[in-house]
Amino acid sequence: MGRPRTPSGRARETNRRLTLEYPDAVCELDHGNPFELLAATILSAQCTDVRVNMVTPTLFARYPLPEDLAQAAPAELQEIIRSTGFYQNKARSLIGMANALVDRFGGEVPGAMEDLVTVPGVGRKTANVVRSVALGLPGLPVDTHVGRLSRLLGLTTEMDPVKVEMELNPMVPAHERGLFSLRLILHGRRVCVARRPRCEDCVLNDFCPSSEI
DNA sequence: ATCCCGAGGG
DNA sequence: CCCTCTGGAT
Repeated sequence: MGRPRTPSGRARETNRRLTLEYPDAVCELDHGNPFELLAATILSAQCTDVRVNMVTPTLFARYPLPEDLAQAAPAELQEIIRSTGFYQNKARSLIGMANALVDRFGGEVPGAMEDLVTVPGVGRKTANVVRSVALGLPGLPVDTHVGRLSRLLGLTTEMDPVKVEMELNPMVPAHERGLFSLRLILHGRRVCVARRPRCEDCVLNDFCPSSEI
């Protein structure tokens, strides 16, 4: 299946600044709306971006604001999000999340990690997506492809997501934290995949110790 | 068959 | 540490 491909982006590294340049990104959400991004990120667990994008228009038409989602009937919400998988957990998380925003954060998405992780359905990875993409704060969504990220960093035994975040964070230009996070996610999902890494599409071959090119 | 854009719970 | 929850992709 050797298919020659034109690399679809490039990478440069200057001092400690790393820039990933892929052509663009896929999430059709309004990234300036933290509530929508948070809900979509909860939905995205173990699920492709394409499928999340199929349900979000209906979801936000039905529940435009945290106040609306907080009062959703579980069965109706489950029906809307069913195709994203884990739909019972996700429906419970979404309703709990909305209630938390309304009850404890004035209907807004909090920016502090300590606050975010107290919100139902929000772990460190989801919190970092929201922080970087919606709020422009430091934060890297280090998920299950952390092992492959460790490969990129030249780390052999270090698989701790927090350590990886600490190593990568200073390399991300402040003005493109959100973009970097989205591209990092896409890179783990579409290029540096577990089984058969698509090194021919990867922009990091020049300094990836595991490059097959 | 196996892995995933996770998080909560035992 | 382990397990569960779901559907889809490979």
